[in-house]
Amino acid sequence: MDHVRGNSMRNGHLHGSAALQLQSEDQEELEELRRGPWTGEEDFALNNYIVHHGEGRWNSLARCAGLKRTGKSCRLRWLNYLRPDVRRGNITLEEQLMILELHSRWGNRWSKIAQHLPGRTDNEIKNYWRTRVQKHAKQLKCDVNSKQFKDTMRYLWMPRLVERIQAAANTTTGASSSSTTTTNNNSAINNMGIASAGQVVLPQANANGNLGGVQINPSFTPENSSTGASSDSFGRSQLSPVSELTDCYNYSAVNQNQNLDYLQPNYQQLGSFTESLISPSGYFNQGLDFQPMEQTNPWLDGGDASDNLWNVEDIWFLQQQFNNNI
DNA sequence: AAAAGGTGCAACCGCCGCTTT
DNA sequence: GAAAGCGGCGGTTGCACCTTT
Repeated sequence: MDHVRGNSMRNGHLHGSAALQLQSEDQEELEELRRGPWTGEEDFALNNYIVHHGEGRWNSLARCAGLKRTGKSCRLRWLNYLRPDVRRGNITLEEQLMILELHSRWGNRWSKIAQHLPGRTDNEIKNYWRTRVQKHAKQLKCDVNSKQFKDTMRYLWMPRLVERIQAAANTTTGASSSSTTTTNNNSAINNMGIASAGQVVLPQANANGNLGGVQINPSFTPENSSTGASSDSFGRSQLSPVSELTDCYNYSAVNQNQNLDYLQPNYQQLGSFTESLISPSGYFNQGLDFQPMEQTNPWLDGGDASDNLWNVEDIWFLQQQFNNNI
């Protein structure tokens, strides 16, 4: 019955008393609409309907499923919660790295970023950014969109994530004697996290450097193809690490059917990139001396993967850097 | 033990662009 | 071509839970 009335109400060309009556009914229906947290019964009804009828027009779906919810609300509930392939739980290190990298490229394009993190929703990524990343910016007393903070992400946070991913991979391979023989300790990085459950899964390159029809072009990046090297807020110039990182991804799609936005990792370069990040002669020693901090507070301090990337001395050090550059 | 403050997350809101009528 | 409907997106809010005082 509701859907019949709903169809009538969508007729916007009625006049006179009939229109007034429908407006009144419309108001009643609006008032009947449920809001707030979903109940188990509602979840069941929505899930059951979609299982049998598939997704469709959400407004009519809501009515046909007997839900007193807006179509938008149903869509959101399905996409962010009920969908069978939706993944919940902690954002992995690999996913964090991916989010930072993609956000540095696209900004707050959450849905676009989410497309590259299977099972993660734009809402979840947005929440992660707002709660975790912006919290760190707040700790540093700088704007999350400021160049200083972006440089901090590039030069400290992301390399640290890479290092921790690598350390975790080494621990895993070391602990598992039955695992496949691995000659490259960076295998987890090279594969962008295929070593354990719940991580970013990207296509692997074959021996010829092909990624499912996409030819790897080690030298091409958006950075080196358009803009030149620039100095960062730490006063260093050239060879931006983010370029090194983004060198790990290839945008050059030979096949025109390829989605050009899709990040294609160049695993060989990613491996060498991570090598340089943790090497004593590697990135951290190129113009910035992080040794004192590392001696007293090793990067790998264990604990929760998401929040221990920073500590008091990091923040103090970074604030000094920021002050020197103001 | 209780109050206050902080955090994380689910859900809503408003805008925009595309499609349908 | 105009108006209405609809879906998608990013921003924001409300609340439950956790931690600190």
